[in-house]
Amino acid sequence: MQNKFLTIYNDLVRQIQRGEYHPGEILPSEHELKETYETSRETIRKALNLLVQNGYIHKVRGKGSVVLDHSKFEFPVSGLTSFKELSEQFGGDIHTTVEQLFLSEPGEELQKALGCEEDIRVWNIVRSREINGERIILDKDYLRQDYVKGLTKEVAEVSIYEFIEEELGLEISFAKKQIVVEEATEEDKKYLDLKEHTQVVVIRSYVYLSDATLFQYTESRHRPDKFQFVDFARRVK
Amino acid sequence: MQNKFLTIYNDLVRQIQRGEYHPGEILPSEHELKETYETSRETIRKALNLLVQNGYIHKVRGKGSVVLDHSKFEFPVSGLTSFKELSEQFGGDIHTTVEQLFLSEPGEELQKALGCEEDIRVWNIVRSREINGERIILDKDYLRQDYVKGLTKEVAEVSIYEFIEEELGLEISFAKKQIVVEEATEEDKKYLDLKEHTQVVVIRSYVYLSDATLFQYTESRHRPDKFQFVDFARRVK
DNA sequence: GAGTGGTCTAGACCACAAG
DNA sequence: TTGTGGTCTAGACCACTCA
Repeated sequence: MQNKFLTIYNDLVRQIQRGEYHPGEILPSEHELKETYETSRETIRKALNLLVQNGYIHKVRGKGSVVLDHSKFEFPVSGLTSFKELSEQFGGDIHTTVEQLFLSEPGEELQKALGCEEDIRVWNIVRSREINGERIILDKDYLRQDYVKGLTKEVAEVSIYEFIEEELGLEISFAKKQIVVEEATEEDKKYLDLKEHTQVVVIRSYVYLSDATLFQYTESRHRPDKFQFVDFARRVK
Repeated sequence: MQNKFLTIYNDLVRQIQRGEYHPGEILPSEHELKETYETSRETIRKALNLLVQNGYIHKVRGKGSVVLDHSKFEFPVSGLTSFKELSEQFGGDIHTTVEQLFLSEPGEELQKALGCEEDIRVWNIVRSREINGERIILDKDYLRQDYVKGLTKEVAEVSIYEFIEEELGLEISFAKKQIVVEEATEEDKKYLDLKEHTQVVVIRSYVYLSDATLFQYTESRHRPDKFQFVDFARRVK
């Protein structure tokens, strides 16, 4: 059994997605929902706050909770979305190839990116991602080996994040990301089906554990025509 | 007098920034804080949740609230950054040219994007942004005229957002954004110094007022080599 | 076992919107 | 005036961490 407020949140999301509430309509009031779900108002409010955070509704004092048009953004990619989560939403025909996997000493740039000393070993992982028969994403990961031990090709083929969280028991907490467009490298051309494209979209991520230590640096290199990023921004008065 | 939980939040932020709590240290427990601030635990929790959201602390069940190194995240916040805010951070030599400004009936696509009827008039604004002598951004704005009246070339040259919020008293609340890469159009080639580039990075924004009405649709078209987007993402378990 | 944060309850008063 | 969401309270029980 889940949390009550999560159950209510999921129920309301399902109803909105099914079209039982249309964009512009008002949800039942918190008092009504409280009766419907036989719970307290604060619990309803917790569920509604989740809907707000994820862009499903907008609350207006004195009026109610307005349903937003969420359909325009079917691929919510904000957050720490890993390729595995992304591919589950995608639902297409997907395959990962581990092109490289080895340990090395960090060069000067990598020491800086990872904020570590040179006596630490670093995993180098290069993976290409094939979607519907085309290799369109190249993921280059660098992980501190003192945190992540025992990485294998089999793990890299499935999900490194899952391995880190479930096998190693480390908790990934937050990430800084930068998105830019760059010229494709020889490596991009080698491992991706770039067709006529000469540039790639690069997402650089710095990933932190829950104790705020930086343990991973990643470059996710996308063929530009298949790249999409979605963001939901709230005004911070 | 502010909200209680906001007052507590601001107080704790100040203490962390002054170094009264160092990264890695544990904040006083929620029970202790409750006594200190003479309030209820839920109110303390609201303040602490704000600290979590803004990257100041990380909570661990059974242990407490760990203070994070916030100085690592002193980069421009994503959010609703307008060109004006962006240019103030940039600090370069900047100039805006209003290429077009007129009222029209919304075509079919625009009616869909703005979710409005065809009997409403829509402002069409096209502005090019010159930074250090190169025109690298083309902003195409579409605003519902029933909300925004009296737009002039002078306003468009400075800041439409400022005009909307300060002159018209409307409150901009949130925006949904989509970022993709597309082929440059004839219009892009006409108004931008694209040099050898054949593609542009397109940021599509749907901007809402605080009563959740969609009143603006914008395409911000960037020359790819000068584009950058920064994001801070928290794990949503 | 003691202390921590996570969830939940059943109230209360307030500010704001609309008829 | 009525109904809405925003804030706040004083409890309660639970899951988890650590000694």
